Amino acid sequence: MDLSSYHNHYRILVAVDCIIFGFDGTQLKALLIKRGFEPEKGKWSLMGGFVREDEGTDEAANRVLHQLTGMKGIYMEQLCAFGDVDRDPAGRVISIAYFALINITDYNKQLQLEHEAKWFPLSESPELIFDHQKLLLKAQERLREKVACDPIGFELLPPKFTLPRLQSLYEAIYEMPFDRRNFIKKMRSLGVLNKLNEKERGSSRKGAYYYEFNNQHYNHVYKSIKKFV
Amino acid sequence: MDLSSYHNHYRILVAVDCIIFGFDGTQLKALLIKRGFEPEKGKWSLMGGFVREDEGTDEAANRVLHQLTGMKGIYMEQLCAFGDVDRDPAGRVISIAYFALINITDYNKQLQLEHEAKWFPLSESPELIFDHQKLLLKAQERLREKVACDPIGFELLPPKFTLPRLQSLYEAIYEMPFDRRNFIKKMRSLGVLNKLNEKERGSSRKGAYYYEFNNQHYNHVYKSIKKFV
DNA sequence: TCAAAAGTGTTGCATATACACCCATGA
DNA sequence: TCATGGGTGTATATGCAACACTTTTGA
Repeated sequence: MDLSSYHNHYRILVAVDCIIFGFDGTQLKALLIKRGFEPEKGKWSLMGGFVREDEGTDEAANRVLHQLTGMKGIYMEQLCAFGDVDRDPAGRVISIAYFALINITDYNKQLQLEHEAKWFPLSESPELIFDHQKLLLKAQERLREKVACDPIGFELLPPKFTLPRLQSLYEAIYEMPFDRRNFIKKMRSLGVLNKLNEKERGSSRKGAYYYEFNNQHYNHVYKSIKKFV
Repeated sequence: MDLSSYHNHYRILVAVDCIIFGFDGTQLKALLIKRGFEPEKGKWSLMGGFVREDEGTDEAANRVLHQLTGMKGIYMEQLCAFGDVDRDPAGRVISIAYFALINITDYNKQLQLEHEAKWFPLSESPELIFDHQKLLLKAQERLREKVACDPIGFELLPPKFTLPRLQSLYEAIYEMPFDRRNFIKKMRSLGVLNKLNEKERGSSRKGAYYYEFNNQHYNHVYKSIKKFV
């Protein structure tokens, strides 16, 4: 292994920061933590950590997510790298941002307490350290783009969900109302819904059927090559 | 400046690698170099360089692009970060990939010689070092997505171009033929074409009018929020 | 006069949008 | 019985895809 041409170069701290999205049935939220170390200790922040010698950046992001939520096998995607010189006033740190979609009811409350983590509706997020506000906004934007092409919204729901819940989720993501009939029509055309023979009780008089997500017969037409003409 | 909580962490070499696209009138090409240092010296590679202490990653990418082409103010966009542990066998290096669109007739030939750079049609690219093939493919994919939503293809053309040339470009990007009439119709609807009172002579009997790109009245309807329903 | 590329419109089809009524149930 | 939310279909408009002939001019 020849490092001769490398070893004179400047090395940089590389962090991963996770934008963790959840949906409580009404609002789209992000999980933020109170930073436990200097600088900016005690301020609100995305969950992050430094990339270690023996792990890839994807692994690092998964580790960080696991540290906070106790969850594995979560939908996660790289957003992009943020590498401005002065983004962290305490030193040169490049951050690689990831966003994750989790079922909000499904994570470890104990870990949440330890990290002083809290779910914030996106419209009411507190002031964040460094450029984390920028990362959060960019993640939200990317989520919208992504959800328009791929059926990934389901990652934010429990395994069984109703159509009204599903619609609320999409309305929360896009911050706009959709027509019920058109929404369902489009959703069904994707071919990813399994209707169950069971109704949700309590939330309404009539009760809404449960569905589950099934990407076995996902209609890839929708995913297929975005072309110009 | 308190570095106390940072200084024990592992620091990593961060490189930027540029996927430089050009269009010669027929084919979409990428500018590749013969690597001038170990490891893998003499093999084909993307143009890259290490991020320095005093520069952001965007700046680094622009510097690297300038080193090879002599060009500034070029369209460039971050692709994503590649951070697998073993992507570079000679050491831990994280690469942040950028792609650039340049007017192929417009760069410094002298620098090209010094770097032993060569334009390769994407379908005939040589074996590349490390994971550079992956970066190149991903850049091509991203270019297609991007071109479908934003009028950035013009960055690959000279200031004056004809409609047939423009169509050839899009056909090269998507590797499929388009219908002339539909293509022009769509292109005009973007509102970014200025017809000039001058014809290109020589390439055909009839001659084709020159156009120039003008995003003053770009119809942002096309860019506007991709929503689900 | 002919060959080769440039330029231009219309029609059918598919998809998206807009919209209103009935159903089931618990209180 | 009524108030609340759940469920469904149709008619219109819009955008997309398919398609063929005329024009210009250099050889």
